Amino acid sequence: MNSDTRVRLLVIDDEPHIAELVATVARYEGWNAITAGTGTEALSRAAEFHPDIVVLDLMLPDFDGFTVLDKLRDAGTAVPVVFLTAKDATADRIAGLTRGGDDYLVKPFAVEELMARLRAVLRRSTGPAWKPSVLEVFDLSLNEDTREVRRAGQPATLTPTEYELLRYLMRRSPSVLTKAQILDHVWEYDFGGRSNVVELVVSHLRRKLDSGHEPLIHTVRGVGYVVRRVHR
Amino acid sequence: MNSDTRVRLLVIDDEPHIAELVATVARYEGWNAITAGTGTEALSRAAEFHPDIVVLDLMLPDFDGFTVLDKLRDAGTAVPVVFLTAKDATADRIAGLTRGGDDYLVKPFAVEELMARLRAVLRRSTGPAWKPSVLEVFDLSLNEDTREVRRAGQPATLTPTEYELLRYLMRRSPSVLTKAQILDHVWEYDFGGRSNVVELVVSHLRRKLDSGHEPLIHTVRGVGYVVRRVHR
DNA sequence: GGTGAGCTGTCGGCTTGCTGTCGACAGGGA
DNA sequence: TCCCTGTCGACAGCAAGCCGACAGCTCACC
Repeated sequence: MNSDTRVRLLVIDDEPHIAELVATVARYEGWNAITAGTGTEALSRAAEFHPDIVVLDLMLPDFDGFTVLDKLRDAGTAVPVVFLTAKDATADRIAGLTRGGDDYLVKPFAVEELMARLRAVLRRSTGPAWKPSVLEVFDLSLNEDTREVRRAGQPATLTPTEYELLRYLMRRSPSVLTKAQILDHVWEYDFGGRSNVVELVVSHLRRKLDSGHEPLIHTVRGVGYVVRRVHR
Repeated sequence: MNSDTRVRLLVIDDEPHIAELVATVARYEGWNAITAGTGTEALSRAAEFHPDIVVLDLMLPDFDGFTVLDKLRDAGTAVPVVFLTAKDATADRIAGLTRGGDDYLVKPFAVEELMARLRAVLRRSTGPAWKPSVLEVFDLSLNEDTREVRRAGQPATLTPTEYELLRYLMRRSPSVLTKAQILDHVWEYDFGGRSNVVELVVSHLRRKLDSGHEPLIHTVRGVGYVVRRVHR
């Protein structure tokens, strides 16, 4: 009965906003995502849903995330887990969480960052041979493991923000993305400044990647940006 | 039906965390790993799984590790075993047991250390002719058997931590690794300190290996470190 | 056992360079 | 043409990373 091949994701967070945010983005990627707001609910949903991967907030109203993890593991499942934790959380308790296939992220995070980690963990946990994941648009390539970005074979050095923004644009290429979408995915979800940061970073990317070549980063006036070949 | 060429690993430990930790890291390496929490379970799983190598905790709820080992041997299997033992355990009893390809490790261990031993044991036990395993990145080489590290032919003297950290970076080269990943693989799994140890050791490695040469150890600001050639 | 050497981890000051704001200017569209 | 949107240089604040100094610990050697 489980012929559905979509990735099954369970998001456990007591803040419905956050849980739904993550679930929505995952569904947009074609995943099958459900949410739970408490540890108890999480365990019962996990039991029948059999997720491929779990996003787990460490702060839950009933019992803490580690307990949930223990119970998940006790139930015999080896499902990989990506933890969410508050900024000031006792960092030492997190020690050791990235070991194995698991990973963690500090709130507030950027959704694209979370999705990237989920994909990475999944890639590791499913199957032995894992191939490097490389995004390509014409002669522009981005390797998600080595973070290497090349234009026509020439390596480019990008800052973290530039890298994230480019990855998001390439991943969604050839779709046009609004500045709001970009802001919401690449910046932390509580980022306040509604300035021209996006434009600024795009201009840096252009200088580093498009100058001297056929432009691949295009402005769609009044709408947003897109990475693709030709078209005007 | 056993056309799968992956290494088959059986991890026997009553602490699910530890067993899963080891299994997950092994799977990440492309191995086929299963776990068992008791001696009885271990024997039945071994009987049908036919592991190539076994990780065995000496402290089990039903009977002790030595008994498990005896029964494994009685069953006619010569499978190599790597023991796990608590800090204060009688190391000498183990010493006598590590005949043939066997080995042991004291808890808490660093995962990379365990993986290195498993690989070494495997290499020894499979066939007589075993070639030394040497990691190379440009003119930097690391011999996992002799622990010899050379830069441009010149031998370098590394401390144990420096060696482990370098090996992990080289093994995963050219991927970029976060400080958290490095900490979780190279340090013991219960290491609490979230300090700047990684940066410190990297700075030592740089002084010993990169000074006066084309740098191979690179900082990826906001992300982590990587060992590879060129790029900036 | 006692002693010393070397390794490991902490602290803190300094440096580097990334990020976001501002503002002047350019260019497209009606 | 004129306005509005987008471009991009300059700059300041600040976080990340680097590394010297030191202290505790382990372990080898006597």
